[in-house]
Amino acid sequence: MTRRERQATGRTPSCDACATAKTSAVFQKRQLNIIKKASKLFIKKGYAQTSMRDIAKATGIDVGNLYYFIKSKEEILYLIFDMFHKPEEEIFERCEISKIEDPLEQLRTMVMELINLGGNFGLEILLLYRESRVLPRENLKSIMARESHVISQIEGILKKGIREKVFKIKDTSFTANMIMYELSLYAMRRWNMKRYTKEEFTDLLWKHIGKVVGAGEMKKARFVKRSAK
Amino acid sequence: MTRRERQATGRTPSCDACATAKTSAVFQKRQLNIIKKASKLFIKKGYAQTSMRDIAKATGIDVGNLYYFIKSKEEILYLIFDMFHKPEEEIFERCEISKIEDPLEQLRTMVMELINLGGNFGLEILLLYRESRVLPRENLKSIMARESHVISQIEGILKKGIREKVFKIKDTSFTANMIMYELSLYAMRRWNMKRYTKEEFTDLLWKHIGKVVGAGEMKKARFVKRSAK
Amino acid sequence: MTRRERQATGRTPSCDACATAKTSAVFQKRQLNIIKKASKLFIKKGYAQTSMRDIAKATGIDVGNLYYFIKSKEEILYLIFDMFHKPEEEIFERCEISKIEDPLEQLRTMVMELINLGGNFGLEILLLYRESRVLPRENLKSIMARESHVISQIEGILKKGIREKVFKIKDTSFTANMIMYELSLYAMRRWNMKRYTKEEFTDLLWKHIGKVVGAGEMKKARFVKRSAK
Amino acid sequence: MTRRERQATGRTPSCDACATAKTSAVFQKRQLNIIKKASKLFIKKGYAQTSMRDIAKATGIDVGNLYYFIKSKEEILYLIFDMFHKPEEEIFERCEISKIEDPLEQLRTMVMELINLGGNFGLEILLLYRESRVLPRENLKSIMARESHVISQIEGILKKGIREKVFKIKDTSFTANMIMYELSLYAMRRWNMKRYTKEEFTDLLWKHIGKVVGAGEMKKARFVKRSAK
DNA sequence: TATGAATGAGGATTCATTCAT
DNA sequence: CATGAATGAATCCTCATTCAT
Repeated sequence: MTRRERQATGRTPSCDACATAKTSAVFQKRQLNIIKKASKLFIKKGYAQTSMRDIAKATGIDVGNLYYFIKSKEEILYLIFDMFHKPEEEIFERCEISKIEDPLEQLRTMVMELINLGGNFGLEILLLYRESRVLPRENLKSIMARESHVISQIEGILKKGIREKVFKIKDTSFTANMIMYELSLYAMRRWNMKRYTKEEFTDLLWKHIGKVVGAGEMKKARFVKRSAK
Repeated sequence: MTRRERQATGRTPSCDACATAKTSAVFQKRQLNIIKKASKLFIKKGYAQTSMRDIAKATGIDVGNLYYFIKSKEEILYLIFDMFHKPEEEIFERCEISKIEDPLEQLRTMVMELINLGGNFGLEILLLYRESRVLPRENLKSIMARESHVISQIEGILKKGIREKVFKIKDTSFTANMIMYELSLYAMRRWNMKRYTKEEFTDLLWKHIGKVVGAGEMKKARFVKRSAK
Repeated sequence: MTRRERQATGRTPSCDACATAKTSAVFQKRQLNIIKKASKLFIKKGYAQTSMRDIAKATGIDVGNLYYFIKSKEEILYLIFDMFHKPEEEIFERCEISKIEDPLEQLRTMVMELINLGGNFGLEILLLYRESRVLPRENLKSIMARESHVISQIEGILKKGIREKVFKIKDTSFTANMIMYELSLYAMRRWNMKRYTKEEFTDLLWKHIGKVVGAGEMKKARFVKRSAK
Repeated sequence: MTRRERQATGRTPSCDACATAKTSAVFQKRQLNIIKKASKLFIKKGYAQTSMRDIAKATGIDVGNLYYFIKSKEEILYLIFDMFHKPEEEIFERCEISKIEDPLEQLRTMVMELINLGGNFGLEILLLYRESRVLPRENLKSIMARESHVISQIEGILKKGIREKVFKIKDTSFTANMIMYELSLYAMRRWNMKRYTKEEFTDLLWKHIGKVVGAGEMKKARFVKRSAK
C-alpha cells in the first residue's frame, strides 16, 4: 500500500543507460538476460518472494549494477510481459493467418503459435494471471490492450468459421476468451499435467479446442445432410 | 463459558501454546472471521502485499492478538485453502451425486456446486493458482491431494458417461483437469468477464462443458443411428 | 530527484500509532524525544548526513520501532519545524503584545520571545534556512504561511510605530523581514559569535534593531524639535 | 596542444594521478564549467540531493570523466567556496578601497562589490551557510579564515568611521558580522524577497546599513552641534 | 484475551567512486 | 581524454513476529 504509492511513475526511459540513448547490442543482451532469468525466478518463486539479490545471483550481475540495466524490480515484470506478449500481437500478421482459407486451420495455426511463444510452453502467461496486480494501473492497461487485441483476432477467426458453417459457437467473445484461457492449462496445473509430454498435451489441447468450436459436429452434420439427400 | 466447555470441536488448535483452551465456539468464530477477511484482502491485494496490520485493521483484532488465533500469516493462507477446498471434497457425498442416474446431470450438479462454493463465485480458487507457492511443500501436498480427489470424482463421472455412450472423451484425466480449470475462467479473467452476469456466465460455461464432453454430439449420433435404421 | 518523486504523499496521520488514535501521553513523550534528538543531530550534522540509525542510536529507540512513532525521516523534519515555529505564531497573543502601548516595547517583547523560543537560542531556525528544501512543496507552504504571519505581525508593530512617530522606516515589509533574519545571526555565524554570551549578544542585537527601526534617531529628533522651540 | 604546454597556471592539480598534465587552460576551463554548473545545482537542489550523475548531465561530461577534472564531489563544493570567496579577499585591494577617503563611501563600495560577486546576487553565499558542514574541518577552516579576513576589513572601515565620527557603533566586530550576514538576506529569504528587483533591494539594503552604522544619525548630530553653535 | 510497543532481519534502491578499454 | 560498466556499502523503510503488561 505504502510501497504502491511510491511507484506509479509513468513509463519513462527504463534506466540510466536508456536515458542516455545507450541501446547498444551488448546492453540489450544484458537486459534481455536479466529479464529471462528474472522471469524464471518469478515463475518458480513468485514475484514478491524473489528478491533483487536473487536476481543478481542468478544473472551474475552485481545488485547495484542491475539498476544500470533496469529501472526497478517492477519494471522487470513489465518488461517480461512486454517481451512475451508483444509477439502475441504479431502472430496474426507474421504467420499470415489471414491468408489461410480454412478457419479451422487458421485457428490451429494461431493456437500453436500462442502455445510455443515464450519457448517456455506458456509458463510466462502464468505470470500475467498471477502477478499482474503489482503493476500500476497504467502499465497494466497497455498489457491488457495487447491481450484484448489477440482475443479479438481469435474472435475474428471464430466468426469467419461461423459464417462458413465450419464452427458452431453461441457467444464468440466468451469462447475466444475461453480458448485463450485454456492455453494456460499446462502452466497453471503443472502438478497434474506433468505426466504429458509436450506433444501429447498439444494434441489433446487441439482436439479439445476442436470440440469447443464445434468443428467435428459441423462436419458430421454436413455429412449427414449430404447423405440425407 | 468456562474453560471446560471449550473443547471437542474437531479443528486442531492452531497455536500450540494453549491447546486445550482454543476450541471454543467463540474462538472458532473469531478465527473464521480472520480467515474470511484475510481471504478478501489476499484476493484483492495479493498475499505478499497484504500485511498483518491490514488484516488487523480489517478484522478489528489487534495485531498482537491476531497471533492468539492464528499461528502465522502463512497459516492463514493454509486455512483459507482448507476452508474453501474441504467442501469440494464433500460435494460428491453431500449432493448425493452418485445417486443421480444421468451422467450429464451428475456432471451438471457437480459443476454448479463447485462454482457456487465459496459464495464468492470462484474467486477463492484464484488464490490457489496465484499464491499456493507460498506454502511449504508439505501443506501444498495436502491441498493438492484434496484437489486431486475432486478431479478423480469428475473423472469418474466422465468414465461413467463414456460407458453409457453419453460422453465422448479421448483422455478423461485431461478433460477432468480441463473442466476443473475452466471453472475459474471468470475469476481469472475478470477484466473481460465482468460483462456477463453470473447467470449468463454460468449458462455459457455449462453449454461449453457440454460440448467438451461431447454430449450434444453423442445425442445426435444416437439420433442419426436410430434414424438410419 | 527520484527519491523526491516517491514522497509527496500529503500529510496524513503521521504514523501507525497516530492512525489508530493512540495519542497517549507516553506516546507523545516518545515522539517529542525523537524530534528533539533528531533536531540536534540535524543541526550538528545536517539532515542528509544524519541517518535514521544515528537517530535510533541517539534516542535509544530501535531503528524499526522509530517508525512506530514517526512516519518518515522527512516527517521528523516537518515536525521539528512544526514544533518550533508553531509557538512563533502565538507569541503575539500569548504575550498580549497588542496590549502594550509603546511600539518599541512591543517590538522588544516580540524579539526577545522569538530569540528564546526553541530554548536553543535560535539554532532551530537555522534548520529552516538550511534544510527546508527537503520538504515537499505542500508542507513547506504551511510552514511558510506561519512564518509570514509572524512577519506581518512585526510589520504591524512597525507601522504602528511609524504612525506614532516612534519609528522611521522606509519599507516596513523589507525591515520586518530583515529583523526576522537578523535574529538568526547567532545561529548562522556561530563560529564568530561564540565569543559573546547569550546576554551580551541579546543586548547587542536589540541595540542593533533599535537603530534599524530608527528609534534612537526619532527620540533625538523629537528632543531637538522640542529644544528648538 | 602538446603535453608540454599544459603547465604553470597556478592552481594545484586536483587529481594527484597526473599532476603534471592537468594545468592547461582547457583543463581549467572544463573544471570551471563543472564548478559553475555544480554550484547552480547545489543551490537549487541542495548538495546531498545533487548526484554526480546530475552534474555529469548538466555539464555534458561523462560521469567517469568527471573524475579526471575533480577529485571528489566534496572537492567540488570546496572549489565552489574557493572560487566565490577568494575574490572577496581581494575586493579591498582590487577596488583600492583603502584609497577612498570617506568611510561611508568605503563601506558602500565594499558592500556593493560583495553583493555582486558571484554574479548570482549572493546565492553562492547561501551554500556556505547551508552546506559548509559537509566539508572536513580542515577545509572549512581555510574557508572561514578567508571570511574572517573580509570581516576584519569591514571592521577596519567601521573603526575608521568611528574615529572620524562618521559612524556610531558599539561593537565593531558584532556589526561587521551583522553587515556581512545581512548581505545574504535576499538569498536566504528569496521566497519573500522576490518581490523586489535587484535595484530596489540593493537600495533598501544600503539604506538599512546606513542606519546600522549610525551614519544618518551622526550627520544630524553634527548638524545639530553645528547649528547649536 | 487484549494491547501497544519492541525487534531486527531483510527489502528495494541509490550513489560516489573506480576500472578497463 | 572519454566511455560505460561495475562495485558494494549505505540509505530509508517494512513487516512478521514476540513480549511484557
